[in-house]
Amino acid sequence: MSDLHTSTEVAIERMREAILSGDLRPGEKLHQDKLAEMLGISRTPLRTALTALAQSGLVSYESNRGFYVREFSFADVAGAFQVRAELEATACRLAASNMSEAAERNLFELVEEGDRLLSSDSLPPENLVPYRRMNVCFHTAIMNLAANPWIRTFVESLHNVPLASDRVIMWRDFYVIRRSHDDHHRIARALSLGQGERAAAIMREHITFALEHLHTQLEQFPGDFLRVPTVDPRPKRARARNQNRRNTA
Amino acid sequence: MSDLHTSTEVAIERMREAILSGDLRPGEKLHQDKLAEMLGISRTPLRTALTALAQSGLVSYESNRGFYVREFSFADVAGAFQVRAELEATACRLAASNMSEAAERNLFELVEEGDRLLSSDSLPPENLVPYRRMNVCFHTAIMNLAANPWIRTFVESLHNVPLASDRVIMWRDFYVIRRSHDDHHRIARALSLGQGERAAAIMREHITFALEHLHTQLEQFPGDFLRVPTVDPRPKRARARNQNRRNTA
DNA sequence: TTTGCACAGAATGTATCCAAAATGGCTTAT
DNA sequence: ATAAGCCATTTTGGATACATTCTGTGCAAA
Repeated sequence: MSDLHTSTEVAIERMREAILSGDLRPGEKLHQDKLAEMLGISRTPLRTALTALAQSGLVSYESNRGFYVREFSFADVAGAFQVRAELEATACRLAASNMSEAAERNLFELVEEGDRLLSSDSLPPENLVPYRRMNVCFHTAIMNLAANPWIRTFVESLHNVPLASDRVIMWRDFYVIRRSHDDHHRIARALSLGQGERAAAIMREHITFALEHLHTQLEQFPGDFLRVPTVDPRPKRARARNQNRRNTA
Repeated sequence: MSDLHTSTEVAIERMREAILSGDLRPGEKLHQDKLAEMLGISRTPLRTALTALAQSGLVSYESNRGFYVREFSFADVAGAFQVRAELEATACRLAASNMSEAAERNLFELVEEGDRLLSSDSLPPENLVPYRRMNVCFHTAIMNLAANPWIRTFVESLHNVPLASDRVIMWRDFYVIRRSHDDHHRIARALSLGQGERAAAIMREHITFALEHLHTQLEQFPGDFLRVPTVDPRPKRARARNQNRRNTA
C-alpha cells in the first residue's frame, strides 16, 4: 500500500492531511509534546516532519519559538491560481510539441470518461470522486507531456495551498462543471492538432475562471470551504485533536 | 549578522552552499555520521537539515537507505531556465500594473549601478560580486513588485538547481554581459511606461538566452562550472572535503 | 559455477535525556 | 498604579543511546 515506511513520513502525510482538511486550523500553534503523543511517536520524527512541512510551506517556523499552521490570505490563494494558470498554460504550449499517438489517446479517453460521469444532467454524488480523479489525471497528463519536471513540482506544491487545491471544486453549479469539462475537450483537441498556443490560452482561462468562481462562491457561502472531503478518506486517528480548543479562554 | 540561530539552520545553509558550490558532488552519498562530525554537530539536527533539503529538492532520499546529493540532468537545468523565464515574464506583466514612483526609482538606480560597474570595457574581477548582487536585486525587485509570493518562492527554489542559479553567470564574453544589462535597461523602461507585455517578452528572452549561452559555454569549456565562487565567501570548514576526488579514476 | 541463505557489520530511524531559550507571573522600585 | 526586572515553568533544540533495517560477505547446496 502506502510506501510510507518511517514514522517521519507518516507524520508528514498525516499532518499535511490534517492541515489541508482543516483539522489543524490556520495559525494554530503546533505543540511538539502534544502532537507527538497524539500521533503516537516521539518528538524526534515529529520535529523532522515539521521541518519538512515548513520547507514545503504548509507550516511556519521561528527559531526557538516553534511551529504554527501557516495562515494563507486570500491574496495567497489568488496568487496560487495565477501562477498555476501560467504554469499549466506553459505546460500546454510545451506538450503540443511532444504529442504522441498514445498520449493523444490517453487524453481523449480521460475526456470521454468525464463525459460519461457528466452524462446525466447533474453530477451524482457518487461520481464526484471519480470526476475529481479524472480532472487531476487530465491536468497531470498534460504536465507530464510537457516533459518539464519543475512544472509538475510547482503545481503540486500549489495544491498544498488550502483553497487552491484540486480537491476544492465548486460542485454547486452544474453548468460550471459542464463548461469546465468543455474546456478539457477543447484543450485535448487543440493539443492533438498541435495548436499549443490555443491550448495554453484555454488552459489559462480554465484556471483563471476557477479562481473567479471560487471568489464568487466564497462571498456567497462563506466559511463552507474548510471541511473538504479528502480524495483518500482512509481512517485517520489524527483527527481526535481539536476538542480542547475552547479552554484557551 | 546571519539570523541562523539553530544548528539545524546552520547545517541547512552550509550543506546548500556545499552542494551548490560542488564541494558535495552530485550522486554522492551523504553519510550521517561523517557529515555530522564534519559539521561539528550531532546527527539529530543534521538529519533534520537533510530532510529539509530533501523537501526543497537539493538532496534525494530513500527510506532506510539514506540521503544522496541529487543529480541534475541537463534537461533539468534547461527546464529550470524555461520555467524561470515564464515566471519572471509573468512577474513583469504583473509588476507593470503595480509601479510606483519609488519602485521606478529603485529599478533605475539598480540599472545605473550596473552601468557604473560595466563602465570600463571589461568587468574587473572586483566588480564581479557587486554586479551579481545588482543582478539579483533587479530580478528580485521585479518579482516583489509583482506582489505574488509564489513567483519569488519558485524562482528561489530554481536557483537551487546547480547551473541554473544566478551565481552562475558567464563572465567570459563581455559583450554578452553588456547586452544582458541592456535588457535590464529596456525592462526597466518598459515597466516604467506600463508596457507589461513588452517587459515580459524581454525578460523571457533575457532568461532564455542565458540558457542558450550556458549551453554553448558548456560545450566549449566543459567541466569548468562546478567550482563557482559563492556570494558570501566566509570561511567554511565544510570545504576540507573534496580532496580525494581523483581517486575515483 | 551459480544461486540462495544466513550472519555479521554498518548505517539508518527513533526514543530518551539534558541543555538552552522563551514565556508568564511575580516582586520591587519609581 | 505602572513599568521594569527577576525567577519558575514551559517548551524548544540537541546529544546520546537504543532499535530497526539494510548491505555485503561467506558458506552451502543445487
